[in-house]
Amino acid sequence: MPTAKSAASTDDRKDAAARPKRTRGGPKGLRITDVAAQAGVSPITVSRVFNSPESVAPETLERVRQVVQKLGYVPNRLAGGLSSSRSRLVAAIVPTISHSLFSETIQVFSETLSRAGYEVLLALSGYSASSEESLLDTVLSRRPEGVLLTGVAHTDSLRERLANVGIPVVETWDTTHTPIDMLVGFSHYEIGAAVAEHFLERGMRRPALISANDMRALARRAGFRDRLAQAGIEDVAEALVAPPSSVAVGKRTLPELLARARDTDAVFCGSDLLAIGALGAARQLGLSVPTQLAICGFGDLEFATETTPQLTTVRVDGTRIGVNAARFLLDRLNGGSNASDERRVLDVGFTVLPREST
Amino acid sequence: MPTAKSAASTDDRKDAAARPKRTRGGPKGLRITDVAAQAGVSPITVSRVFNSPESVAPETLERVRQVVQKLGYVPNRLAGGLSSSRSRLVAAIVPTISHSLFSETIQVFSETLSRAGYEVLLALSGYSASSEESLLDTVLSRRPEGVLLTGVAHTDSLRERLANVGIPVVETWDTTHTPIDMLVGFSHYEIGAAVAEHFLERGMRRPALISANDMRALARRAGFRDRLAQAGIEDVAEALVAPPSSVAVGKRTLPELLARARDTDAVFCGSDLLAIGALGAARQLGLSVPTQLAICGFGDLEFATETTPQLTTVRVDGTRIGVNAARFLLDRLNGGSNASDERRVLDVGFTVLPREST
DNA sequence: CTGAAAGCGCTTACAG
DNA sequence: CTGAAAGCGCTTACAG
Repeated sequence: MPTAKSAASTDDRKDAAARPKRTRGGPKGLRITDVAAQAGVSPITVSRVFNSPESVAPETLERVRQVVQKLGYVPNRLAGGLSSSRSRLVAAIVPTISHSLFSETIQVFSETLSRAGYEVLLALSGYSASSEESLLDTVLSRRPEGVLLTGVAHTDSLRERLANVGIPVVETWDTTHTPIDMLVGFSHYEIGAAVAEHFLERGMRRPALISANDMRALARRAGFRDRLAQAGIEDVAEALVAPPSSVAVGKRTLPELLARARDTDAVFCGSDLLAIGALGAARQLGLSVPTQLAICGFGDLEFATETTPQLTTVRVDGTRIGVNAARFLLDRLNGGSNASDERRVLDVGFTVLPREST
Repeated sequence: MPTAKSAASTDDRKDAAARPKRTRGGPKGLRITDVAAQAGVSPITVSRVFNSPESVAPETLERVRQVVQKLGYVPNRLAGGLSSSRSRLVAAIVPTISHSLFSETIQVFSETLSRAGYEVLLALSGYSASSEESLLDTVLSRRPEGVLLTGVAHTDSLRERLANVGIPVVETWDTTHTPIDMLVGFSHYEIGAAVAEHFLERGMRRPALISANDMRALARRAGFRDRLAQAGIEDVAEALVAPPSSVAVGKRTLPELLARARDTDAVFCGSDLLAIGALGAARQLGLSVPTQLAICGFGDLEFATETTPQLTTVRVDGTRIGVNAARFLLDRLNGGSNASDERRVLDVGFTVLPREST
């Protein structure tokens, strides 16, 4: 006797003989025609049950759904996507999701899209533009209906290819006057300037910088240096480190930097992890933070507020970026294509969270 | 004059007229036949250039590649996958990637698979088993060639469905004697027991617990309580909190717990974030850690070592899990299906990182 | 090393 | 509300 476990193979075995002979491979699983046959309808009707149930008679709907349930049928979206030109896939190209704020963005981006019936194809590019470009081809081969990109520094050939494909694109985590399509981000340059401002207001005269050398960190650096230059401070000691940044890197870089610039009274670090490392090093050097040496990070990791109240940081809302990036794409996907001229840009801003000398 | 930007539309416009009329949609982009025509070969040869270049004559290869480059052709993997029954997709079902160690696992899992020509379909399930099950159907509709699952607590119907599909499956981040297929993880029960052991060795007699109520946290709790029971400690104060856990939750839960169990001398927290919150609360209550109150977390977040040296924690290697999960799947995918009886299980273990009283 | 034919499992557009 | 026909863009299996 068939057990509950073999529900799919009780009385539909006879169909096997009725199937047209396949020239390729063995039986690969259930097809829409199997469901149609059992339910006594045409394949088109089964298709409608999944894609436009409101256009199917209630009894038919119910009957087909029962067969689907009983057989355990799962539609093949490779076939569906090919046929309809709707992959229901959205690609996200991000440098990394580990130890980073991007993971929050991807989390909510994915949640928002999945509620709307899309799935996310995740592509991790590291921090190189060339790698991003070759990833794009891989990703485009799945025919995604939209793409999330990190940053705004892309090769011309990537921009061009994306334009040719004609799908909605959101750039995130940065800002520019010439987005490819849509954008949800903030200005790294302004962040650098704001941190410089913050240091200046508190009377610091010898600010230094520990930064990764990726595009966005370099934009923050530029804002930082420009604002300082306006205040007449031209020589800013700096240490550029390769991503990914970490506590360890911050810890060993600060002493190096201070050796070169002994009178440093403030350091802007490219990330909270670097800042935490710098703080540890400062402690070992007997420097009190922020009194003798102010340290500012970037990212506002949750734990930092609790564990390192001496650090200033810059808060950025990765969640808001993810939600809005998803919404922008969905608006375009649902809204019809005549909206394609309506570029959308959202600046989510940032907040400098200062620490007062205790 | 056509500029460089319109390379794809210089001299291949004439083909448009030669195309068979489509009954559906407009021209959707380049097809393999467009490349074939330009290169003067059959579509099959173009297909081979992508899928088995070694079987194509060098000159043919070169010629086709130039046309591909010039036209900017990207193969349609929806079609390719449908035709070949190889989607080149692997699905990963994870509760969350934000603020979590899972993000590391997914990072390296994705990197490893992408080097082997696979892409990752990311599905976020939250912490509910029913949500995991419905996600599975969504994911299976893409016909992935393998699946990564988080944990070992799955519904029967999910296990059965996966068995029917017959693709390789790796369960991760936990362990069991009855894996669905393959497994890379460690024992949460043993971790709980080890932490209890750690507390007992240091003479703690009133250990308590702050834990999330998800399956894995509950397994740690069981190990913790069982080991304590062996030592004659039966009544263990505990506070169960809903995921996701956070610093804030830890901070407000500890005082609550201590109000109920005043003589508590040690707390095992379900995560480092909870532990950091508990540490903050202890500080506010004027309790010295670890002298008056020992606190143990879980996860060994990188910053914790630097910023909260008073905390004990349990280190788990999420990276190793990701790499090996990917390898297990790839071995099965490449190794042929007769290896399907060879179950593979890897226990990556864990380390309790104690803090001595300072 | 290369190709003509058939098929992968769906959906569109049309008709009723 | 339902269905027969044609097609989506590839690849398999066979032949040469």
